[in-house]
Amino acid sequence: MENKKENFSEWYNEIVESAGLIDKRYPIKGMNIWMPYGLKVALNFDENVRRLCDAKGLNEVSFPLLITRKQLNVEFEHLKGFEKQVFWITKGGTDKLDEEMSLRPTSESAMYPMFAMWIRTHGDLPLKLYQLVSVYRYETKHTRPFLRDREFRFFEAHTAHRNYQEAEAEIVEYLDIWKSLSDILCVPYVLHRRPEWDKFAGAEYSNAADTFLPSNRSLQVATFHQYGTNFSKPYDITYVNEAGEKEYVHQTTYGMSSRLIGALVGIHGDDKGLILPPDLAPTQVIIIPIPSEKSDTLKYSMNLEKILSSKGIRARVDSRDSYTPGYKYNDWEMRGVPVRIEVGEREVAANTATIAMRVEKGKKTVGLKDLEDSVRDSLRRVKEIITDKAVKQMKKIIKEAAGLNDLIAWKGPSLSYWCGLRECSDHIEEKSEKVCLGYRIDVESAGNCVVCGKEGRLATFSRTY
RNA sequence: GGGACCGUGGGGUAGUUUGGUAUCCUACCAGCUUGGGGUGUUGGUAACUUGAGUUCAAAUCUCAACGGUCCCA
Repeated sequence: MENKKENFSEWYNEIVESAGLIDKRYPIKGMNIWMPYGLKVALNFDENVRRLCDAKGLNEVSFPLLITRKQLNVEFEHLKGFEKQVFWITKGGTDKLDEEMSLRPTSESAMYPMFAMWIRTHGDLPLKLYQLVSVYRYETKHTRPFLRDREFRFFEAHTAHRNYQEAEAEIVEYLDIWKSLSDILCVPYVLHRRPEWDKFAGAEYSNAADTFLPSNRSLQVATFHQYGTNFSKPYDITYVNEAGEKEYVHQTTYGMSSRLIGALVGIHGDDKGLILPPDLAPTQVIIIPIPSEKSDTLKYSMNLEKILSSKGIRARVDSRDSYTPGYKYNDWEMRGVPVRIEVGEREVAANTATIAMRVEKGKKTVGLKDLEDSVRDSLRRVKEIITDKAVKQMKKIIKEAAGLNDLIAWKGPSLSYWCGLRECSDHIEEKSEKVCLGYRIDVESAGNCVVCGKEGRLATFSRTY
């Protein structure tokens, strides 16, 4: 396998395929096949998303994939943000379509004409919906599995509220959900307020969670947008308030994508392969029977699987006959299974199981009555260890730069004071190839802009994916 | 948008300069062997991106298309 530290890009390309997440040989650029193992990781994540969203009163919906030109063309700046990356359907069978249809790049223009029909009075608000669907963007630059695809899995929540304050409160709720998800992913992040010119097209403001890969580039993993009435005006989404007056709704959105899978791979993996967070691993515990003439290790393994499964732990026996135990250890390490149990004649004779973790050397042998507790403890430990490692790694990557020279010298992300002016961040971009991710919104700060010296706040500058 | 490099079994490659039987590893299939960290062995399946051109003869040379990777704006 490629060395992660020396050649992250090649290591990444190799691991996504060899770990069984995807097959990228499909003949369309930027469109890959989700293999069963990779899809299961994504579906486990989706399950958590649904659980957390439902608990916050968001309701799942599913809108059609196609959006008419008329829907998309509602004329305001939102369109401009996407016009160069939309896939268009121009023919039906052999006939040219009267009205061309696009593959959704995101669903504002699909949903909001419907919102206008559904929302009548203040009693219809808040309207809180989300969907988990595939979206399409015609990328012309080079694509990368998960990080930049032409088709990717997308979560989008869309809400409508009576006023700005209630919309703001929703964004706080989003953050709760995101915190829980980042805990499940074991992916650390920092929150930014995107600069004016980089906010989502049509948004009043955009907040984003960014993480950092070992390539020293940042990766946007979640976005939280305040739309105000910027969309409700062109789409005419109004309600009648308590006083009988017509008002525009205030809207928010929350977006995440299968980039998160890329983040998992890039952040946790090592030269042996993937390391999956226990909450998302399709198989949390792989049980390897070591063939023996003295005892039926396979039968014993099956029994362990049964015990653990009955406790809600995703355990599986690798009963493949044509591979040696050593091969299987490596194979499942490549796939990132957090915990392994070995069953040989010694374990069978003594009624024990030998447990090994993906992230630490050493094994321990426990009696069957301690099996569940030990496995749970190991899963917890794996989660702790990879989270700690990821947090430390991120802290190491982001360097505070007191002056412009520092900022330029370090190729990775820098933290500096910035006045908010585009001229200053453009200057930085020119000298360092790093773009401004925006002000940090998770820390209070005040200091002098690293370029012009005027009053500013802490901002992150980084090369991005 | 501009430039560079590259397309050989499923994956990774040698061969291309100097045109002539396509190499090795891995994977896969069958068998025996082995099994507590990628067993060993025998046999087998399987490839020159596409099209046109030059030539007795093209993976190799020429042109074009398509695909991929990287760099620069």
